[in-house]
Amino acid sequence: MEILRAIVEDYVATHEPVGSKVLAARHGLSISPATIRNEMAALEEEGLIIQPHTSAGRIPTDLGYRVFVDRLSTVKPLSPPERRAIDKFLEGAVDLDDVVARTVKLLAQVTHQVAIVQYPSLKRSSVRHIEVLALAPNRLMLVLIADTGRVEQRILDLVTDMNESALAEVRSKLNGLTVGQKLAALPALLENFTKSFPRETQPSIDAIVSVILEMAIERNEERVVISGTSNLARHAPDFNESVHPVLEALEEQVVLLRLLGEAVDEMKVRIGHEQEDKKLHSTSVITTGYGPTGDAVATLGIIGPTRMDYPTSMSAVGAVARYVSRFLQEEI
Amino acid sequence: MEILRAIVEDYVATHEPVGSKVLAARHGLSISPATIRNEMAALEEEGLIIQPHTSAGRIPTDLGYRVFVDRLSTVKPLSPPERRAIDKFLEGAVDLDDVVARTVKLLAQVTHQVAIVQYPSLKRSSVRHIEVLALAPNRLMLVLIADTGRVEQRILDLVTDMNESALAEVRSKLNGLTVGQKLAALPALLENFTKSFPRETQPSIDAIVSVILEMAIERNEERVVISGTSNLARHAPDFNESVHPVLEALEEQVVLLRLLGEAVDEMKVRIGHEQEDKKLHSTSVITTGYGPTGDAVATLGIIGPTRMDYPTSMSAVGAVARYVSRFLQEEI
DNA sequence: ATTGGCACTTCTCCCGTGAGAGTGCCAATT
DNA sequence: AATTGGCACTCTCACGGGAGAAGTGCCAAT
Repeated sequence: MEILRAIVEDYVATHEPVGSKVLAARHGLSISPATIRNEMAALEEEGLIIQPHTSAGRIPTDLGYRVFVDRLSTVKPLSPPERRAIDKFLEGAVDLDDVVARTVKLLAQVTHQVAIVQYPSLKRSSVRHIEVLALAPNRLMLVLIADTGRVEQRILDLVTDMNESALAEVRSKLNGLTVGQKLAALPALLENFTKSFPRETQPSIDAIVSVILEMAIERNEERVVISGTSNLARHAPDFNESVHPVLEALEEQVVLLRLLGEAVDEMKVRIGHEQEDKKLHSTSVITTGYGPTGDAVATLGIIGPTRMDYPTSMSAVGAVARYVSRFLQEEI
Repeated sequence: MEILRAIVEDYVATHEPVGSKVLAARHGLSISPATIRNEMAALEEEGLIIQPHTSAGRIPTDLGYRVFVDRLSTVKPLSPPERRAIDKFLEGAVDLDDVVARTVKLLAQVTHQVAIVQYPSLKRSSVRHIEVLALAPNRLMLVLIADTGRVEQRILDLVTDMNESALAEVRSKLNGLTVGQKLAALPALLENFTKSFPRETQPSIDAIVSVILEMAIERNEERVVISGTSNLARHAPDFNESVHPVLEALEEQVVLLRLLGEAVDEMKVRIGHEQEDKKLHSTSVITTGYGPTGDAVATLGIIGPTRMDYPTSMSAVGAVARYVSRFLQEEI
C-alpha cells in the first residue's frame, strides 16, 4: 500500500511511468528496488497498476486511484494564500449570477482544472417573493424570487386587459399563498387558485399560473456554468489528444447535469471508467453539494485527467463549496 | 486572381498545400500547370501565398485570405434545410437568457466553429420599466427591464425602513422619469431625483438611485456567451496544437469583448495577424451586429482557423444575426 | 503569353540499429 | 519468509540513411 501511494504520488507529479529505481530513490523508502519490483508484481496482479509496455514503469489504473483516494490519501489543507484568494474572489459579488460566475472562475483557477457549477436549484429552494407587474394593460411581467437569490422572470401577453386593482389582488393572494413555501409545492398550492377569481378574469389568471409553474418547475435545474476548459489542453500532449471528446461532452448540458447529479452533501469522486459517459473515460470528476442553508441545493465540481492530484483538488473543491455556501447565506 | 481564388478554395477544402498540377485538374481551368506556376510565383511575390517548404504546394497568407474575402468571394446563400434549422432553433425561447443561449448554440452548430454572442447591451437600449419592491421593510429588490428584454435585478439592504406608500411614490416617480429613455441618459435624469423627497428618506433614495445607476451603467456590456469550443479541436492536428492559447484567450471576457468590439451593423472579418491578440494569430474572427430595433445593440460572431470557409461562414453569421434580430423584435 | 520538359530541392516514410530503461527471475543473504 | 544484488531479456525511442514522391523554377519552343 505504501508503494501504491508512492507510485500514485510520483506519477501525478511527473506524468511519467514510474520505475522501481526512481521510486526507491525519490521517496526515501528503506527498501531496495528489487523488493519494490516484487511488490509491484503483486499490485499488478490485483489490477491496481499496469505497465504500458514491458520495459516501462508502472502507472496506476482507475482502480489504483480509487484505492488511493479511498484509503491512502490524506487531506491536504489549503495554504493561507489560497484561502485568502478564495475569500477575495467572492467578496464584491453583486447578485447570484455574479456569485456563480465568480465561483466557477475561482474553482478553475485554484484547481487548474475544468470547473463546473450548477445554479442553486429552484426545486429545493423556496419562494421569497412573486411579483406581477404590468408593462402594458395586456402585457405582464412575472418575477419569481427564490430564497437562494435566484430570479426568474418571464413576459406574458394577455388576451384581455387587466386593471391594476385586479392585478394587486392577484399579487397579494399569490404571495400570501406561496411565500416561504418550497417551489416543488407550487403546483399543489396553485391548483385551485384560479377559481377564487371572477369568471371573466379566469383565462388571464390561468395564464399567469401556468407561467409561474413553468418558471418554478420546468427550467429548474438546467443551468450549469463551466470555466477553465483551457486547462484541459495544458495537461501534457498525451491528454491533449483526447481533449476533443471531452470538450464535446462538456458542451452538452445533459452530460454536465448527469455529472453533477443529485445535490448531496458529501464529496463524490468518480474516476475514469467509473463514469458512464465514454467520452469522459480518461477523466475524473470531483463533485460536492453546496447551498445557503447548509444542506445542498446544488452541486459544483471539477473535471480533470484521471492522473490529477486528488488530495489537493478535493480539499480545494470542498473549500470553495464551503465558502460559497457561507457567502450565499450572508449576502444574498 | 482566378488562381488565388482556386488556391484558397482548394486549400480550405483539403487543408493541404495545393500544387500546380492538382489545381489545374480540380478546377477545370483551361491553362496548363506551367502557366499556373508562373502566376503563383507572381502571387508569392505580392505576399498573397507562401510555400511552407520548397517542394510543397502553396497556401494562402493572411493577406491572401484578405484579398479573397474582399474581392473574390461570392456570398453563398444558405440551403433551405439550414434556414429551417435556424428558424426551429429559436422558436420556443422563453426569455432573453434563453434566446442568447440558443443563438450561440445555433451559431456554433451551423458554422462548426466557436460561436460568441454578446448580450444586448443596456447602454444603447432604453428603459421599459423599473420595479421597486419590498422583500422586507428594510430590504428592497430593484428590477430594471430594458426594451431588449434584458433584465437586471439587485437586492438592496436599507439602513432605515421604508413604508409601502413611500415606496409607491418612488416607484411611480422613477418610472415616470425614466421609461422610454436611453439607459445612457439615466445618470443625468436621476441626478436630482433624491431632492424631491423628504429629508428623512433621502439616504434610502440615494441608495436606490446608486444601485439603479450601477445596474444601468457599470455591468452593462460585460456579458458574453460562448459555445462550440470543441469545434476547435476538430480542425485537424495542425490546428490542434495551437488550441491551448486560443482556449486561454477565449476564457478572458476582456478579450472576447475586444473581439466583438463596438456593435456596428456591417459584417467585420479579421484574419490571423490582423488581430491584436497574439494568441489568436492563427484564427480569424467574423462578427456582425444585431439588435431588435434594426440597428445594432450587440455583436455576435464566430472564431475559427484562418483557413475557414469564409463565404459560407459569413452568410451563416449574417443569417443568424438577422433571425435573432427579428426574433427579438417580435417576441420579447 | 503559354506550354512541355527536365533537373533540383525538400519532405515524408520506412527501416534498421543501438542505447536506455525497466522488468522478471534466480540465487544468495538476513 | 522477506529482502537483496545480479543478470539476461524485452520493449521503446531517437537517430540516421535511403528511396520515393511532390512540386518547383527555369529554359527553350510554340
